[in-house]
Amino acid sequence: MSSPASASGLEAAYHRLHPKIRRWIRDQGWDELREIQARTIVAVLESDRDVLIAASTAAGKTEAAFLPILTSIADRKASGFAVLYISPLKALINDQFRRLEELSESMEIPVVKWHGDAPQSEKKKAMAKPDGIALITPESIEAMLVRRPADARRLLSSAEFIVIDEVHAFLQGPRGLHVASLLRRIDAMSERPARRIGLSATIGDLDQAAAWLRPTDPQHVERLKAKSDAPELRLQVRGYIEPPDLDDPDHAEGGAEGAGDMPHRIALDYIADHLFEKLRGENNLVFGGSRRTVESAADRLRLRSEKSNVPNEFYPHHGSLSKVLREELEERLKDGKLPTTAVCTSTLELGVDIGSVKSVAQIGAPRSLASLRQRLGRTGRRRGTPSVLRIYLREPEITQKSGIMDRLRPNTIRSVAVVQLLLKEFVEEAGAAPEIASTLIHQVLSVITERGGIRPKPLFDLLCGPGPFSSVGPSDFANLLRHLATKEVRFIEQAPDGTLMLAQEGEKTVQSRSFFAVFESSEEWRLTVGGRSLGTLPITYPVHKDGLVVFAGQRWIIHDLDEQTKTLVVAPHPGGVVPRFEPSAGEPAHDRLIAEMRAVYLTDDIPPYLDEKAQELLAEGRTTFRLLRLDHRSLVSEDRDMHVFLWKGSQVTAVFSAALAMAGLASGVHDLGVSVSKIKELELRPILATLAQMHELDPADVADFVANIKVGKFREAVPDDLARGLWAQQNRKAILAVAPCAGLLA
DNA sequence: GACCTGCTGCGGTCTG
Repeated sequence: MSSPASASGLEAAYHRLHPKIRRWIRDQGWDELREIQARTIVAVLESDRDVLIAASTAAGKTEAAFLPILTSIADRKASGFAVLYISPLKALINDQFRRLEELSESMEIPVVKWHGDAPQSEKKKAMAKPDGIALITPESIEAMLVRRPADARRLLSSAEFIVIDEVHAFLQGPRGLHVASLLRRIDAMSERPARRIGLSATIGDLDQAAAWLRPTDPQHVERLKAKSDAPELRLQVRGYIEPPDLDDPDHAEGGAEGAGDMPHRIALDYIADHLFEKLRGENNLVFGGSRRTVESAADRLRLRSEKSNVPNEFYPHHGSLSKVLREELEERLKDGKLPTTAVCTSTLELGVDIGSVKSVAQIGAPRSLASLRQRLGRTGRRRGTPSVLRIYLREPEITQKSGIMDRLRPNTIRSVAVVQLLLKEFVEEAGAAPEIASTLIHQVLSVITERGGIRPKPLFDLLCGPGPFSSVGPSDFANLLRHLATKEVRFIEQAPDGTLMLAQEGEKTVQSRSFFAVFESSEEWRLTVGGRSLGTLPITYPVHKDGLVVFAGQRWIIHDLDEQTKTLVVAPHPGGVVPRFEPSAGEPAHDRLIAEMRAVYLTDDIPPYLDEKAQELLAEGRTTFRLLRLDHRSLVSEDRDMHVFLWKGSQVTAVFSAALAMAGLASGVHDLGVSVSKIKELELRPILATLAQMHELDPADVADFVANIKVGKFREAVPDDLARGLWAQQNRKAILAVAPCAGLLA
């Protein structure tokens, strides 16, 4: 293969492209192709392999894929879509449509947006004369298969390329299982399976992504990883102390009407002061971690603008806000005429186009390198400008009553550990999705509907071959089908000739509009003001007439509520409390992150990016670590509890806690290990010694002690033994780690 | 269990 890294390689790649595309490139004023684009062109046009492209957000991945693909399909005559582009977000489809529109028009290749909000007329047109490129969501593919199976075959089965954007978003979670299953089903209806082109952000494990992209032949996937072009990083970690006995670190600031008595200031007030001072005048993103923190911080920032008599430029952005409000803010960011800071959850993490921002701030210590990198990718995108990151920590004030978990300052230590790993360019691999059984049930219902009935054997072969459900064997599958046919579930029934068909409940489930997605959505209140929708609140949120609420960065009073339509009519009001959205816990931490935290405790160096307070917090954490002699001790008693320091990631820690439950001990988990209540060291040691002997620990036995083992949209239809069996398989390594871990402790 | 993501087809009304 040629080496396209050289100038002549770039040139050679360019000349492989269709003349009309070369012209389009000249018209764009590009002086040359990016290296990753040249390599992709060669890979797509000079082989028949699947291709995985891993590169940062602004590297031009879309063009890298589509320039050679359009070249390849330029003279195609067959009917049906030539290219399927699958995206996790409608907004991304709209962005890509704009980027591809002009290019494909010059090639006379049609492009159609195919998602729930796309115009019906365009879809109808494409249905009549399917050709070119379809930009589609997984759920719209599902809908097509279930509602119009004949059309689905006609439109999808002759595709030559399937491009999957944001592959990293599909490596984790049930939606990834869903897409992988849809890919299998599309292949099964095709005479010649389409080549798969995966586009991904920088990911930790390319082999894992290749296995997801082509489970039948991961070795054959060509992996193209862009050379790191990370800009200079300017970074600060700032520490803040919460007042003692604070029960709500996200409470709304004492409102405008409360003037006179100075409200008790909490950490978020000081953080807002700093954000207000540093971010005004530029575009920025502030990641709050939860919708509640986002609303509370946005509220504070707006009040500061009002008090200073300057126009507000801080606005909240999260999944409960109405689409209109969110799009207005995205547009304002992209437009760049007015300085704008979005205070957001993870909504602005994926690739929706908002232009480059001056800085990124994060409230709370990060837990995942993958997501921190993705966030950081939003800044420093213009050549020569640095990435700017500020991390704001909140730690409790230490009093007489404080426990050792507070004194160890784990948030501060974790922040330092995350930054160290960021500088080492570590990214964690994706964790396995526990929703296998639930998602398989979804696909069973879908295939039966698509085919108008199918026998068990071909159904098994279609769904459970190499791919998302390969861990389900023939007997597990038979058991699952039998369970779905019981009168408690009534999803399916079997005709005398063996054909599986939908039963009463299955019929009802598939008919519903909410069937197409494999994830759930809970019922919600809709907030409206003057007929305009602001967004939604969870139905569990207690509301009453004249109640006050902070939402969408402003304060409201509830004028009226309609139980039938689940609508709250609100009006502006100076008071308000921040609604609680969901209870909190946190995303899982990787083994390596926790190991790095231990390394931070063990060393003495003080990173220069810590402010004075954060340095103090780091020193406090290290002092506590040394006082407890945690460098060579793992069991620490406190009051009537025992802390067991495991120094492993969330998965191993959770499994260890289940193993303790098996031994009759209730324990709580945290970043550094587990805490067992009401036990003495003398009682705990023999139990750990017993666990240390259990080298043949039966995973299924441990599984019996795991709470909420059935997960996913169809968890209630999952048979017990299948749930336990799959859990045991997915946690095998962590279970094997229990005995050696216990051995070190005992 | 932090956060996020998605959605048919029909029948009705309105507009040019």
